[in-house]
Amino acid sequence: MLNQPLTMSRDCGDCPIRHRAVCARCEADELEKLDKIKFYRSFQAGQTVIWAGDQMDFVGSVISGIATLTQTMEDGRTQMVGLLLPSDFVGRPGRDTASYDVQATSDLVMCCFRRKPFEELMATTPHIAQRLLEMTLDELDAAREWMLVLGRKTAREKIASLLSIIARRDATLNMRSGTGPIVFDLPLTREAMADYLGLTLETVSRQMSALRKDGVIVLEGKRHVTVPDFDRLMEEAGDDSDGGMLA
Amino acid sequence: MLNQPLTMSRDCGDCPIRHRAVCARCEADELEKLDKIKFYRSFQAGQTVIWAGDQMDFVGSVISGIATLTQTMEDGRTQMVGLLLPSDFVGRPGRDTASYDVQATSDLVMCCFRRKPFEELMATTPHIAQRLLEMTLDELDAAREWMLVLGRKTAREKIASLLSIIARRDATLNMRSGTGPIVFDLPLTREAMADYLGLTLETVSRQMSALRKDGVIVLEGKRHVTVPDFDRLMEEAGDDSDGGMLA
DNA sequence: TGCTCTCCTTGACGCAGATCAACCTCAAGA
DNA sequence: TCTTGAGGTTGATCTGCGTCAAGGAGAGCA
Repeated sequence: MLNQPLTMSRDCGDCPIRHRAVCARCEADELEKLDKIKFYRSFQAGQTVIWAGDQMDFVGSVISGIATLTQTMEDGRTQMVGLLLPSDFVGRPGRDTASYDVQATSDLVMCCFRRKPFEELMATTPHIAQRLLEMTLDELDAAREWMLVLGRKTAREKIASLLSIIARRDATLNMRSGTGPIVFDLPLTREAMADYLGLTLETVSRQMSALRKDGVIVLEGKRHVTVPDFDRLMEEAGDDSDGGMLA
Repeated sequence: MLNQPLTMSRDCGDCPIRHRAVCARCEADELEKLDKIKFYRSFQAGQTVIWAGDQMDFVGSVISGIATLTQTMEDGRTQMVGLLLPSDFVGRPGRDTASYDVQATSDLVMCCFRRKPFEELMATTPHIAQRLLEMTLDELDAAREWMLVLGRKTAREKIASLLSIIARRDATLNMRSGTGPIVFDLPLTREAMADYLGLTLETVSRQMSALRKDGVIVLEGKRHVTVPDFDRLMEEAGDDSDGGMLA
């Protein structure tokens, strides 16, 4: 039973997200300073990284695994407001409490920095602030894209949108390309998908079945997805010919 | 018939958004540099500032009036993804085409900077980049707040949420406070409200009537709103006891 | 005084997706 | 081998909001 986060230590040179995370622009000397205040934390699938409202004395990057950002109303309705993949940044410099619940959806490893030293470093290291601005702007674009999905798309379009985003991100991370069939594992339960899309899990399940029946996707088990024709999926998502910007 | 934007010139010292906009942190000498590349543009209510996909060779701040950011699907469904009030920033450094349609909802005055010089200035003036990061993080929070509204709230709650946000922003801008009744003018048509909330204009109209009938708001004409009890409105919005962070 | 246009309201009806409920699958544990 | 529980599927029914349609209110104009 491993309920407490692990800590460990690694070299930034080997880091799989070295060129995409908040430290991407840093020079060797800057990296060294970051290295001094960094520490790793691991979480098991299902664990909560932090609760909304809790004191948050660190910020950090996702190294591997997937985490979610969710908001909850008093009566229990929940909406996911962010999906954190490797290289994504967690936390807000200048704010000392978490705004959202952060949960590990899969096993998760994060590279964390104590907040105060990180803020001081940011003030003296433009490369960090620059990169953070860029990443935040990307996230804002993604959030706005998602507002269109939540506000105006049908259940079927929502599912197709989510699948195409995951497929695309997966392809980017793994540097795959080409026009062959796309294969990936869903990193989310049906319930988490529902929370992301503003639907119920029953509707998610039904629409997944419908897309399977219509040949838009092939399902092996509940999570393993093959997309034989990505353009078809994009059509189903309601946005053809849209390059689709992603973080 | 005034279809072309006006240009004019003013002094930053008199600027009503001097302490809230992207230039808020600038020192006198930095302000001077900004002053050299700034120009004002005016738009009439209903005019389009820029279309998504168009070349965008400027960025800028809203000085007075209200603008909207909207996304449109091929079949015409539209979703508003941002509401720009005085001091809000328009445009994205590093990107040369507009991502969204920007429209003037009321008569609008903007303080614009040519994009290239602004980007150069940003690289050498940390105060600008810092403030922009802060503003972008605030906008990201607002967007995520809105995702909860779009994904999980009922039509009545959506309307109440929008009203409470406008009421609060208005109170902030005009430095009003206290616990008396709140009075303001809706800056949006029913259709714009619908586009913001992911509803139809008929549903917006019905829910406005329902809130009026239930005494949550008092309407004079179609736009002039009085909120006798702000806590009641917050309850209707589904978020009591929530401080509600705003840009 | 009436025309026209924009914005808004209200009613009748239908449907997409929520709700309620039953059951399936699979893996872990005893 | 059976139990237990998490995650998922599917069916029946209900309902909130969309759709379609008619008409009101007010401003600008002739």
